[in-house]
Amino acid sequence: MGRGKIEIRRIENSTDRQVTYSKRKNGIMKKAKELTVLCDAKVSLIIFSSSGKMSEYRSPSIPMSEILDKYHKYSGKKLWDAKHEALSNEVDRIKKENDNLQIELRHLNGEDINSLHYKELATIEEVLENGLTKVHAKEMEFFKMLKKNDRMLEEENKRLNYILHHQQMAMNGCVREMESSYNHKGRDYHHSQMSFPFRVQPIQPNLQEAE
Amino acid sequence: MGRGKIEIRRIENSTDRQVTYSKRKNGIMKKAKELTVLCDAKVSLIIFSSSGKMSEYRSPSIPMSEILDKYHKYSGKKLWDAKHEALSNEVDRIKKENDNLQIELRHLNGEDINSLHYKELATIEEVLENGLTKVHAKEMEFFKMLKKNDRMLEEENKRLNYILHHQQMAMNGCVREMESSYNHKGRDYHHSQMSFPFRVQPIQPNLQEAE
DNA sequence: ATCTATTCATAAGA
DNA sequence: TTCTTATGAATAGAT
Repeated sequence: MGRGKIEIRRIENSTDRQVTYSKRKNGIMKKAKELTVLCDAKVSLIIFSSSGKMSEYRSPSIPMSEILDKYHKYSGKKLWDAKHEALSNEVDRIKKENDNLQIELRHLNGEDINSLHYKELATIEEVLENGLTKVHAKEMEFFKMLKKNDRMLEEENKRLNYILHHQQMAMNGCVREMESSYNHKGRDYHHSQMSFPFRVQPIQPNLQEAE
Repeated sequence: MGRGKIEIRRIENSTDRQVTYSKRKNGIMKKAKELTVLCDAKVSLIIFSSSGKMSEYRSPSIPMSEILDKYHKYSGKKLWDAKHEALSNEVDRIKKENDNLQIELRHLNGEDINSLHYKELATIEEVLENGLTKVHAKEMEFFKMLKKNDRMLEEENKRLNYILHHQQMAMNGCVREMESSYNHKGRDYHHSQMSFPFRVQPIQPNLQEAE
């Protein structure tokens, strides 16, 4: 298809070969585009020249990944390298482990135990009782801690009340004195009593963080 | 390049489209081969027809994986890594789920409960007690079944003993009769008594398979 | 499928 | 590379 016919064999002249490559590359790209449009086909065309330069045509709006997916399905060839397979296997493995854990959990919840042997039931019972014992022990600890804390707060309360009482007594005495000697100045008794700035920092140990 | 010029747009007639697809597919394949040979190029051509059928041309002695490697390098696109990443994410997801299950299990085993809040402890306790209740119920079922079976076996035993006893009585009477009338023939009393072929099939229901 | 009139692709030359 | 053009290849439409 040109000024002369050519044999289909490697073009030895490097320049000629490059020229022909360039022309034919364009030609085949065009063909690929036409095929895509005319026939509603999905085409992936990847060409590397002898010097290693890449050219690509891909039907619009189809990602390479999709082409590879389909290619994978059709050819049955594993393009997935070892990494992929390893990961895939790991997914399977963990999924299986997951299933086992779920079953174990269900058994501990008393579900799906109809098909179990007596020995298995006994094992589950033992685990449950053991767990319950430990949880109860922990709860008892909590309880004791709460009680202890309670006692401490109570004592602190008493102390504070005591101090408060004595302070008030002292204050009242003071105010009365002031009243009797400065009453003419119009100072308000109630105001004096109520505006006394008084704050107590309560003791509140954090129960959650206590070991 | 035919009897008439055609516009490069989707061929609406389905038959025409398929025919053209077939012809042009062969054409582009041929072009790909020629490019490979003439110009010493590496070509990968993958085509999916509108009906989804795949055709492929690949330059001889170049594996798809190599083409993809090169494609990967040149395009900088991560195809492959995208898949890899997806799998990787799934592994992570499942691992996390797994960890949660393991923690839950440990808690039910009464382990690692030091850092729990009181409410969480109470929840665990509830689950354990609930599980225990169900397991106990199941065990009780087993127990009842065993007991029932026991009773049945006992009664069967009684019946057999009764039959055995009467049979033996009858036999003894018979032997005595034989002794008195046929003693001269030298028949051995003991031999007669012991060689009576007697077997009882015991009742043994399969406890495991009972619902 | 096969045929064939046409159009298209391209080898060689510039 | 690009343009030109003679030539052979590809193929649209018919059979």
